[in-house]
Amino acid sequence: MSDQLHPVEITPNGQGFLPGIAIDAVIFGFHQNQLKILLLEYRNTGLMALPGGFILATENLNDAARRVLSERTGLDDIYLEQFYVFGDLNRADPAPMRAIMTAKGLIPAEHHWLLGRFISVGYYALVDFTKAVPIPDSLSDSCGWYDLSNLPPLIQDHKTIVQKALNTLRTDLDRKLIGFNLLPETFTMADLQSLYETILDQKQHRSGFQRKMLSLGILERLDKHYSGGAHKAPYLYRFITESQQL
Amino acid sequence: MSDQLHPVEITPNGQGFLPGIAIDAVIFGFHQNQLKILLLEYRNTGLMALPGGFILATENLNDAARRVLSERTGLDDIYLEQFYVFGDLNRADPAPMRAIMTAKGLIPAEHHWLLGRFISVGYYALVDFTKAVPIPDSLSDSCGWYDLSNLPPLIQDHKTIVQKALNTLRTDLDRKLIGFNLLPETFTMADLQSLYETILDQKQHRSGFQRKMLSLGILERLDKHYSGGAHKAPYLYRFITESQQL
DNA sequence: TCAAAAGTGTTCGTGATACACCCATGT
DNA sequence: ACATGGGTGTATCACGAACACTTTTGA
Repeated sequence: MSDQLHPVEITPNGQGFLPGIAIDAVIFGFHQNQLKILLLEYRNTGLMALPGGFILATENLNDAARRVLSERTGLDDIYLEQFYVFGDLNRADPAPMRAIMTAKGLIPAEHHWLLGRFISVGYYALVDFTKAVPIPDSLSDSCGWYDLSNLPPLIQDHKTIVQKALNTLRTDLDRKLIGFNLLPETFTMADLQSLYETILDQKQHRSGFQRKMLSLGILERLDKHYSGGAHKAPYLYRFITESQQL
Repeated sequence: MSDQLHPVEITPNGQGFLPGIAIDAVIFGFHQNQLKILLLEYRNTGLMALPGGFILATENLNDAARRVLSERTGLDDIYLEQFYVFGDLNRADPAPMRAIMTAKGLIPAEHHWLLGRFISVGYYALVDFTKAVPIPDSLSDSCGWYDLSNLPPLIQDHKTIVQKALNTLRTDLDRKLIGFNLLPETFTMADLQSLYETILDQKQHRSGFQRKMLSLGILERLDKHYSGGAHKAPYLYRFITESQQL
């Protein structure tokens, strides 16, 4: 497990990390019928970027991704998936990082390790918006949720990375039954449908959607949820995890 | 495009390559109703491994993979797909590489760059068996096809890599219509069905399979193929590529 | 009692499955 | 002619889409 009490700090010369390899994380959350991702902001530069990190020489690649996730959200046991490796030459643009370091009061050497070429392994993660607590990293000043439909400009090729992550999420959504990772413990069928509609960006047929989900046999129906609305109260559902199915 | 006249040679100290990153390629072929992959053999060691390579500092990651493919098969324009990054600590086992280098007459230094930890980007490729010409790399003595159903022991975690590649191929097969890359220019419906049955490891229903394939609208029917068998001659088909569909 | 939302029933069309039948071909 | 493999027609079934109807709730 990752050690949140002692988050991994970036070293001045990159010692302790694998050289030339990085991780970029597209962390999805869902709130108020909007799909959101976590972004870092670098003060005085106006630059925004995906959360990321480097791999310790003593660390598995996937564990490094889990550590980054944990450090940015405070959550463990997050749904996490590799989706692509970004390794084009033209993605190496030292200008943003130089600006960030300068704004931080650091004077970057011409060939500082953070300014060189990086191969970046893209991960996407699905988290419960209500539980995640965004935490900036040591180079950034804020970490927060941004609507996927209204993203600010991002540094380097991070826009491309987000797009590819979203595409992967869309194709994985039905096949892997992962949507539930984006919802709280209990939710209504309307919540679930809204989530699917938002991710896939297309309306689902209400009755068909309900039947399809229930026919999967992975939802447990709980008590009704009285919202105070002038209408029939919906059931709450809970996702049956594999450990519960035993 | 990759330059086959001057294949990239491994440098003594790894100069010119990105450190700590490698490519492993699972190159699929199909012949005589068998799914095969390309393997390298290192003489005097009995060790066998997947084709692989390193990324030039001046080269895109995907181009490096295409270069490896081209160097091992003599083919360009190969169907190629990233499928996973292998980055566990325990995959670093210097023993096989040390044995290979020793057998080659090289005396590997204790911390030779080839013996350290590598993050490996897994690619799978689909090639026309009848066109590929297996070519060993500078460290190996032979390069050839091996039945997937009867693989020899492989070094390190290469068995795992093959398994993951096959799983990815299976899930991608229908979704991306990539099976045709494994067949010659023209083929019979029986050939195609045999390919699908071999990859998916399950029988397909003859008439249903034919209708499904034809309904995709991506097959062009050509002349009949007289095999000399005492039965009706099957049609030959050709896959309609996107450029032809315009 | 009414409107809005939730749950369920019913019909319809599509596509896969399974089976049957006919066609072509060389022995 | 006939055995063998190839192509196509047809009945059946499962499943999703679309629509309708009923139920529940608070104003």
